[in-house]
Amino acid sequence: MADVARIAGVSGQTVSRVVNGHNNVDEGTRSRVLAAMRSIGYRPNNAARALRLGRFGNIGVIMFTLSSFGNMRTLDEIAMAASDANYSITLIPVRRPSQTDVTKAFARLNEQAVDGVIIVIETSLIDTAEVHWPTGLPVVVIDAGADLPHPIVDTDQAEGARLATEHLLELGHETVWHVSGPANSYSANRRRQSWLETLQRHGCPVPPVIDGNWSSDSGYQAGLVLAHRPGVTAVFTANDQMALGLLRALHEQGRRVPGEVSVVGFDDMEESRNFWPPLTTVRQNFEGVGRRSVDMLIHGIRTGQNAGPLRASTSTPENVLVPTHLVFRDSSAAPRPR
Amino acid sequence: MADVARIAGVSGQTVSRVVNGHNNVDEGTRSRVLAAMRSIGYRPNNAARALRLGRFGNIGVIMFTLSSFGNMRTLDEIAMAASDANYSITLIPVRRPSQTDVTKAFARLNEQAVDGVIIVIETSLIDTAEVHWPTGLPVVVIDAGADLPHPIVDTDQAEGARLATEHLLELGHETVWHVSGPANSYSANRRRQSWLETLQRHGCPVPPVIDGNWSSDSGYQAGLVLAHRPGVTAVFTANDQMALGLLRALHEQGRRVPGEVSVVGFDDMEESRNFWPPLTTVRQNFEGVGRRSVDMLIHGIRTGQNAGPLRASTSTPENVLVPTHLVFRDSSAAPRPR
DNA sequence: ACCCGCAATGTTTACGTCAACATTTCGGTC
DNA sequence: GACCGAAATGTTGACGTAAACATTGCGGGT
Repeated sequence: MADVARIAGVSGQTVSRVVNGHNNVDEGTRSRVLAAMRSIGYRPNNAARALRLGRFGNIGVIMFTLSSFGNMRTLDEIAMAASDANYSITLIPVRRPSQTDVTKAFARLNEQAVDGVIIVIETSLIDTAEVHWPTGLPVVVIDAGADLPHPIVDTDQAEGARLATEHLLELGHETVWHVSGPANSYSANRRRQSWLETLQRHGCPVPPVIDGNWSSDSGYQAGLVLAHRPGVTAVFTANDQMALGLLRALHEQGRRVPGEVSVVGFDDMEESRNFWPPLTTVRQNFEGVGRRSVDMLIHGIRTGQNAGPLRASTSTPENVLVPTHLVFRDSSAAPRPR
Repeated sequence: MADVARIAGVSGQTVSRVVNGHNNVDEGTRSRVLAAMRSIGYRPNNAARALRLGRFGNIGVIMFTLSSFGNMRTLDEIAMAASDANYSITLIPVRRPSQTDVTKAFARLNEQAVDGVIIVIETSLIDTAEVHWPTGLPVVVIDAGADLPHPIVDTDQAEGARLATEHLLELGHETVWHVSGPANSYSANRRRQSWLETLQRHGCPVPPVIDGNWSSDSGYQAGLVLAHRPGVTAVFTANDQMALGLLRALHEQGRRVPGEVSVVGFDDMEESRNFWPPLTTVRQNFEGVGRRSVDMLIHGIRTGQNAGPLRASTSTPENVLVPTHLVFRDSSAAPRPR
């Protein structure tokens, strides 16, 4: 900056004013400064700026590897929303859902230049005893149960699972089978529980849960189990990827979908409408989740929430549930006479 | 830090030594300092550190929205590799593939606290005249043509397309149809060109290209076009998502796969093996691409490559092509007698 | 002619950290 | 007991920026 100032024949402060777009700079001076900047390829030093301003304009995101469709969409929307608010995103990946990896990620987070944090990992893996929660930073959690001293933004998992289950029941099925997500996932548990409650509320028999792990492979395995099980006419899978695998298994075993078995997924990934058959599914509003979480975090940053060391947020965090809706497609098209 | 020093009864420098794990600190002092740090929830100020050290430990990644499977996998691996090398990742999203959005992203990049940059967008969209390339920063480009003054890391697109095409020809098909990616994509063009050259080399007729845009929807549209076209017995789609849509269209139109039509994709996304039928495809080594690009970038950072303002790298950049291989599955299982 | 007020610009200083150098402490050696 | 060397710790200053305050210059009102 000093070089720029010298070349343009002004003080450093004036350069600073030009860089930051202050308007009380003479037009001639401004262009002289801009020319000087270009001539030496000046880049403002963000570290010095952050040091001076006391903020980084940066949000940290802790997230599992992006292999899951939902995580990816969420990250994408967070990045967009943050970018719109003039924040950048620092991604802190967690390789495996192990306690040590999560602990490591939090440690790394603590030495990052971030103004706030969005956490998108299964909170069941966060051993509060072991993990160093970032101190003095606002935090927003996505996809989590309650009882955290931080605001939570999440899809309304329970509503979605209910919509899926009731949709299948309304088609006339006796009951609905469920292929669940992994046991350590909050959203998987929430969907499973809501499916179960919905069946009970409608007085339907509750079949055993088939355990999956989000992957299409696990859906395929579940499909092999269910294909020849008597009475399996409707299956709700906890995400679309498992539905894909399930569909393959059913095709392979010669079961017609939706003729003999109706299938409903969860997520509405872009591909779902081109599954064979196109998949009825619960559409998550990823954009809504991403945007709301960034909004809440930035609000926390602005109001200095959680800014003091070790002081929990004073008021109960206001949590947000983002609604879902059912997208009806061929995989559950054939009504069954009751 | 001053507070910690006061509480622990030491100087700030000693606190710094403890924080940075220097070993010439008395054990008792160290624990006293650590206790003081915990007691007030001290976080080192990364901005000040970066200012002092002259580096940020941070890599910027410019990338289109993550909706494409390949981008997501690449980002994931970049994040992992960077994390292993003790760098964090700042994600700069580009909403749409428009010149203005790209220009904006580069502008944003220029005010980021990054030591280097990895660019993962279609370089055809980078209007060199308009965009401000980051000055004085090492840059690595993924998925690009040549003639950039930066190292390039990429999947060997040509080899992959050749493998796919030759595989289909070896099955006895007269020729191979192609559903391509969008025209502004380097990798799409590379794959299309290699498909064409392979057909020519084998003396096969070259059918017209069906234009797609990576999305499964465009694959579906292509499938509707191809389903009843005479002579269509083998299709190579430029990615797996389009193959999914193509499969749906073929099923819908009553064409058997692989009985009547063989299909091969590109990417090998995790779901491909659970398509119906499971998809023969070209597996990209995303981990390799991510890791190599981060390696090269960090090397550039260490050696101060491109560090001077406006000075292009002196030597020709060493580009890297990461090999692919064909994953054989049912969608191209049925050999056709020649 | 004088003064006021405002716009443009300059000067000073502090942000938090760590390298470099300076100082202290202490066990061991002759 | 004087001295040495190494380990532990302290002191100083600089990194690049922008807020706060200071100064300059100039047009317009009286």
